[in-house]
Amino acid sequence: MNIMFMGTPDFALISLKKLVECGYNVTSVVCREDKPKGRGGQMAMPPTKEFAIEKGINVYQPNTFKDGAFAEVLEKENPDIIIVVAYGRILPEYVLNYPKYGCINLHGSALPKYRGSAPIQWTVINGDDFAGVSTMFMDVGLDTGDIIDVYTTPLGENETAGELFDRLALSGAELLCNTVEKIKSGNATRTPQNEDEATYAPILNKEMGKLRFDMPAEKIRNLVRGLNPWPSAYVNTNKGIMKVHSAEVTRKNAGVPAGTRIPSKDAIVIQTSNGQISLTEVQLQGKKRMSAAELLRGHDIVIEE
RNA sequence: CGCGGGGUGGAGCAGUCCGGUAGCUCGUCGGGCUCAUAACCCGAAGGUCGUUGGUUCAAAUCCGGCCCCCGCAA
Repeated sequence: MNIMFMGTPDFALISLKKLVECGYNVTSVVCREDKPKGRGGQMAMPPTKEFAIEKGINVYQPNTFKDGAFAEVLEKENPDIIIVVAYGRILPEYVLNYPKYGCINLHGSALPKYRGSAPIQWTVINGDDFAGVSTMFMDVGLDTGDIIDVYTTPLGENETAGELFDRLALSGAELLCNTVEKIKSGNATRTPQNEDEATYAPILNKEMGKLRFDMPAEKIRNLVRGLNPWPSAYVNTNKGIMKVHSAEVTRKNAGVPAGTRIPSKDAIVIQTSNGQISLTEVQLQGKKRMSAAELLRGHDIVIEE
């Protein structure tokens, strides 16, 4: 079974590696274009491309599918199945319909919950009890295909999106191998998604990370860990933008308006609409990440706006 | 050559523009005080100021090279 693998970031790399390690015949890798990366702005290859080159697997980086030029690649590689993991682009019908076993996708949630580009982060932002990964047969909709396998796992009390990401990348890779094995042996099942239970996990942007204190402390805490490590929660201060890497909830209510700073030398504590939130690990622009206690020794921080 | 901030006792910072005795908030150690606090008071140890060359009577500070850390943008 010839496999074409489509995927770009580290999350995809874990699955790609697993497939190769398990002996599946991955004959081509498709990923996004090289991008300038880091401070110098140097061009860098996606992780999947690096791995593919190392393994001598053909790499394709089309900048569009709309012109139909990718059809030639499909002819040449002749994949029996296309496996898509965090590729970062919508596939048109002529690609979806090409492989005889179809196109399957690994998604970072228990579908039909959290269709879209940021399922893992939204799982944490919403403070869910469970996270999950799913495999499905792709169709023209956005994460609307028939489900093959689902794996769920409890979300850790203090787990960040980044930590969950790493965990689900591994669980997802395993689930994916199981699914591929089922397809290979003709035992894969198709379960249509229940539209009534579908929710959408839109892409994250920076503005979402701006903390407001007129909401319950627990929601703020979930936002902080859900946006960690990217795009990160933040507040504006007299010393510039300050990222908030972690925060804790205290049950106390001081009888002061939401947004009031509570004196403390161990953390930056703020009254919310319900309870107090303690910003414990922070990072001022241009500085290293450090505990709030350390930061407060050298800075008088005033939260603005 | 994408834009920018930074490297100063164990931690976080000021001092650098305008060269002239190493400062602040903590921590540590010793002592005192307190029903109590974001506790407080007294004392002590601890630094070749990232590195390297230069200018100067004199460099953390001015000039050049190098190393390292970080924010933005992508």
